[in-house]
Amino acid sequence: MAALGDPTRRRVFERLKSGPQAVGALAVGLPVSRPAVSQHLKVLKQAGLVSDRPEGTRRVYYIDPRGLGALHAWLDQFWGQALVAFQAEAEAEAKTDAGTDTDSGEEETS
Amino acid sequence: MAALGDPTRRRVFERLKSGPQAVGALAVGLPVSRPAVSQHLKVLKQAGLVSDRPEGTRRVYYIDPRGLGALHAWLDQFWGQALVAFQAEAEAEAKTDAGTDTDSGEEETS
DNA sequence: GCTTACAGTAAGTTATGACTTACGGAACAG
DNA sequence: CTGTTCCGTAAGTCATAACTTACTGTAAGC
Repeated sequence: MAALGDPTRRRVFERLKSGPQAVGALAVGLPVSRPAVSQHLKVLKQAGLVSDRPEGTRRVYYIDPRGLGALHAWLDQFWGQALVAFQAEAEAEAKTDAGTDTDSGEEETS
Repeated sequence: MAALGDPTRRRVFERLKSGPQAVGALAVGLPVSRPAVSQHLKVLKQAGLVSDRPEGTRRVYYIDPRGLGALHAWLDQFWGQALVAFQAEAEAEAKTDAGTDTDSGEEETS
C-alpha cells in the first residue's frame, strides 16, 4: 500500500503490467534515472509486489501475485462497512427535512 | 491510491471500518491532532474514498464504496499479467541449469 | 442574545523520502 | 585476461507534505 503511494513507483509497477522487464528497459521512457528505478524496485520488492530473477547480467522483474492478493484481501475488508454506511447515508439523506415520515421513529443514542 | 499511501491516513481510513464517525471521535486514539485528521479526511474525500454528512455541528464521515470499487478495478488490471509472469518464472527456474535451450534470437534493440 | 462545542482553514516549521551523480561488483564477449 | 555492459549501493541535495498552533465560522444550549 505505502509502496504504491508514490506516482513514479506506480508507473514502474504499471510498466510491469506489459510483461517482465529488465531494469534498463523499465527506465527507458520514465522521467527518472536508472538508479532511481532500481530504488523503486527495491521498495516494491520489499512490499512483496514484485519479484526478480537474474538473467545473465540483467535482472528481470515481474509482478508477484501474492502481494497483489494481499492488497486484494486488505481492500475487501472495507466492503461490508462501506455498503452499510452508504445505504444508511442514503436513507438519512432521504429524511433530512422530510417530516412526512411516519413509520420508523429513529433517534440517535449519542 | 496515493491517498492511502500515508500511514496515518490509512489509520483514519481503517477507523472508519467500524462505522461512520465524527472528526473528533476519529482523532481520539490517534497520535495526531484533530486538525490533522481534518486534513487527512479532506484528502480522502477528494480521492473519492470517503464521504461526509453534516449532523448538527458534527460532521460524520463514512467510507464511499465507489472509491473502493475504483481501487478494486485498478488492482484487477494486474492479475492476468501477474499470474502469467509468475508461472513463466516458475518454469524458468525449473530449467535454470538446463543450458540446452533452443537459442531464441532475442536481442534488446536498445 | 450570549456562550459553548465542534470542525475547517491559514500560516509556518520540520522531517521524510525521492532524485541525482559517483562508485563498486558481477557476468558475457572478444 | 581485458573490456564492456548492466545493475545495485552510497552519499548528498532538495522539494514535498505532514503536523502543529491559532483563528474563524456554524450550529446547538441556556
